[in-house]
Amino acid sequence: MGISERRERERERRKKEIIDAAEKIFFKNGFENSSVEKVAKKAELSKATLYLYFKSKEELYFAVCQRAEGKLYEEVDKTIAKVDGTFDKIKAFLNAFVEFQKKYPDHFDALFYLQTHPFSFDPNHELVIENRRRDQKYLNHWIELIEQGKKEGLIRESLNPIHTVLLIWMQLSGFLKIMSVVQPHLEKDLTCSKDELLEEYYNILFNGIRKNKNR
Amino acid sequence: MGISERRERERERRKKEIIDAAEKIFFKNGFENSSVEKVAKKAELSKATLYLYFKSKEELYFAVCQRAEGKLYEEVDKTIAKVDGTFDKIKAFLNAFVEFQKKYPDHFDALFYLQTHPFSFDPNHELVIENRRRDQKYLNHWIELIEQGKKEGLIRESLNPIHTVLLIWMQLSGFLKIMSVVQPHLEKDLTCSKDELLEEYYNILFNGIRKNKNR
DNA sequence: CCTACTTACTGACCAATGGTTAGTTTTTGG
DNA sequence: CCAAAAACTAACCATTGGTCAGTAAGTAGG
Repeated sequence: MGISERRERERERRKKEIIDAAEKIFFKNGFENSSVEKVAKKAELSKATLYLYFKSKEELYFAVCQRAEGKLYEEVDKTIAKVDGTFDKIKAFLNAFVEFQKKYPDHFDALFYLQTHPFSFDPNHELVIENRRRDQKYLNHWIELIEQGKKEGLIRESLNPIHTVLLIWMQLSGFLKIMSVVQPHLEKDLTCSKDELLEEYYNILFNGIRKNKNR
Repeated sequence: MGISERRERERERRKKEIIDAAEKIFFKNGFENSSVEKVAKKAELSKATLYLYFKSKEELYFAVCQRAEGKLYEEVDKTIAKVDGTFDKIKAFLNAFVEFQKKYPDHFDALFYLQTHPFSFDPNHELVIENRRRDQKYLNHWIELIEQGKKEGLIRESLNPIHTVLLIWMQLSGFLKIMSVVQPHLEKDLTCSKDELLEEYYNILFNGIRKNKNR
């Protein structure tokens, strides 16, 4: 049956078009200040039609975020590939994260919003499972990197790779997000730039995980 | 004029009653899922009356958060007071932060929400100015502590006290918030507890800022 | 006690929201 | 050509943040 396949393709295309529209609306106004109606207008559909493709505003948002996360991973991979050496790769990972926020602040904010707001998703939902699998895959990738660093004697033995990776992810996300909000005020009142803070962050972190070569 | 003073007192009392009601509603449902109408109901007033005391939902939320921040600072002061020694005081500061979230998760969430959502407040508003002054006071307090640590040879010379304090605050906030959201999933899928992660955090941080005593 | 004024308060309203439903139009398969 | 199915929508619903005209209860001066 070629027809039902074509229908399925068209349905996917429509879905993609809706996500395209949703991206623009959500990225511009954030989740709370975006309306399904506006997304529908942008997609040149009625609101009711959107609800045939996504069963809630939250689910639509999730789809947008999933795409954004793909972009993040892509960015990270690209940056990592340019670099050799375990420690440099870890540094590149942090850099990629920072650069991602700089290049796509809206994507970053969307991901952070999703992360810090306990949306009530069905944990068995197709998209949620797929997302979890992808996250797990990336996490393992990073854990191996830390393990490698330990083997090479670059990183303190006492560190647990999983803990370390999770920690860096949460820390850095929080730092970047809060920084993006307070940056203007910080630069004015405390003459303290983001780059200076980032440098201090790197300093402390790398000093904290690096093995002290009996120095 | 005793009468106008009494009126002023009554007005302040009413305002406090409204904040009391708002606390309950906001803490239970968060900012977005709370309605001014519900707060009004809880305060046994009409919605229109609330708007005589607070000119927007955001301003009302800010008042609630300001009170929560007072509670946080109180908690921190109390914990610090019990401890001697610069390094132990810094540890106690982190502990107090962690304990605050554990004891008052709703207060913590409210403060984090305020911090990470760029509400458009009038920077000249009475409450905003008062808040800024208080924050500044506390910041200076912590900066002095770090300076002291440097003088005593406990903390690396190269660290900038302002940067370090701001960094710890942003890092830790982000970590605690994200942790609170992902905790259930983390414990189930990665058998990784909050306390373990916290320990790793302390490890890395203190290793990162402590002076290496030519070891 | 009476009148003019201020203050505290409210019901009714507005436009916009997320979500639903009943129904219409278009496409498909026989 | 026709019936079933799929895509789509207008109209509706309850709730939202915020406003406004108007009421009721003091207060001040005479």
